[in-house]
Amino acid sequence: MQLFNTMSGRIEPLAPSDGSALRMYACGPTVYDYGHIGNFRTFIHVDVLRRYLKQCGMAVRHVMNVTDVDDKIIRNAAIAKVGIDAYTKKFEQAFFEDMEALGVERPEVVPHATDNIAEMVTLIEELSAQGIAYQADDGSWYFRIAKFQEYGKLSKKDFEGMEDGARIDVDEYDKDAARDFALWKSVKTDANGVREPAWETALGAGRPGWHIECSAMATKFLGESFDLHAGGEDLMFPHHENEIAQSEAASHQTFARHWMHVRFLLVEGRKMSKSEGNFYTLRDLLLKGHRASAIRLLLMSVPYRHQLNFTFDGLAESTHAVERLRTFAERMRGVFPEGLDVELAQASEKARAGYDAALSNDLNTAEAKAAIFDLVRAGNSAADAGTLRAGNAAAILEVLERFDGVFAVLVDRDAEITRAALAWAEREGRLEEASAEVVAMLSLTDAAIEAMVTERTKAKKMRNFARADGLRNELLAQGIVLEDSKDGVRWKRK
RNA sequence: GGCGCGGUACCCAAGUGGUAAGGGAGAGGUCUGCAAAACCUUUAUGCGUCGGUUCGAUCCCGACCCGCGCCUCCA
Repeated sequence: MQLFNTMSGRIEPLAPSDGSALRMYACGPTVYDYGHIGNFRTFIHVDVLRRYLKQCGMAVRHVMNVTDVDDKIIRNAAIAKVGIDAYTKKFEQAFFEDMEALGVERPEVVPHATDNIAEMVTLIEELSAQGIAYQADDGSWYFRIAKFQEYGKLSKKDFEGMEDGARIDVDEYDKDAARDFALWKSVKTDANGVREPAWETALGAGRPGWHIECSAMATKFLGESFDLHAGGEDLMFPHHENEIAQSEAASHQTFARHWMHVRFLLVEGRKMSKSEGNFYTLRDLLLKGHRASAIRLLLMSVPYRHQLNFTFDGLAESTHAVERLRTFAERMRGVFPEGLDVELAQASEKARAGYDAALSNDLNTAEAKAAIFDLVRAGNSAADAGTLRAGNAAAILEVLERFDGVFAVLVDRDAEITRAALAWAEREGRLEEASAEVVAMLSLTDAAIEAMVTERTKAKKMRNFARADGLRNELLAQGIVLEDSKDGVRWKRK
């Protein structure tokens, strides 16, 4: 498997250096609010990577942190008048519910920043012993960038020509140099005299800086040197650069050998932001009737190194694509004459090979998807022509299963996921954000739908088409589509 | 200002030094009680613009135009 490495700027082989499991660290969420689709694009692409590695027979040890203390959390918790524990717990739970809804596998290790304060303190002490960390007058600890010659090697920034203070008000801090970043923030008291959450440590009372937690936790769970570090492109600088500085200055070893960065998504051609009015959480979309599976497919269809332009046209397109794949998979599960059509067997092998070639080549999800759709057409054509044999159907299902091992959209959990989102909205008093169609569509239970379908089939048998069509239209009005076939009636939610 | 990415049909989007994957949408057709699904046909002499290299460029080089990202919290 070949993957682009931000550090070298080249596509390079990715393999476990210890010969057993690939050790990877991915920056996780800061749990201060509900996750938006941009967040999930990154997590989905990391999921694509880990799923494909496993499919290639590689064991994976994937660590993803949860940042459960930072400025926003402290501020928001104070506003909500709850402790930061209670505050973050709610959003962390929501985050993992969303990940589950989007089919993102849970990493092997999910450490919390607040559970690893001791490790961070030890790391800062080590840096201090080497004269790289220093304490400023306010009690906070900073990293002295001048002591780390390779600073900027990941983001390819040359700080020689940059003047301190160009963008930062130097006087605002007690740092020795403007670019020096905080390792440990000494405890402060806000305008109302309320003391911030703080840990009493050898460094003084305070809380960790953002960057140190990833260095400490990655090292704790993966060692001082590991295979891959991933995250959103915005984290490249300063976050990942700072992680490298802290870790390598302390250990004198290469922190991560391979760096993967997922590019941002745009919404309708513009950067997603609350002020643009184009900011969407997963829950926003689910309540509007968009399906989790279609959102996953859309977010992963454009390869991770390309910007993705998220549009509602694109989402509708993905909805149809998922539907077509599911319809095809179901068709292949049908009964066919024994035997094997050689030409079609070659087509399914070609699709499998195309799928693997695409993903092996820097995770080209668009090409992998195209290979599978070639197979969909070939399989459907053969089934229509009557040349498809049981052996072909089995082979095709095998290819589809491999495809779905990474894409994970074939199993239909959409109604269940949307129901859960509605239940959440109800609990939160946000039900008015849901579209009327969604509420209507899910108000019918599967059993109720099936009863109506049976009744229509009866009417149809008696050639009472007026009655049959009436029932079909009634269901359609509630978002249920019927399809007649030789093998009976299928129904699905629109 | 510095660093980086991209401009491919109606829309989304792969890709390659030898003449354009895939998906969606539209149109026509097959099938069907009617629909739906599925399939077939069809939609870029063309890949931002202008030069250059080459037997040949969308793909390489240069300039320019446009869009976007990072440089500050941010996936």
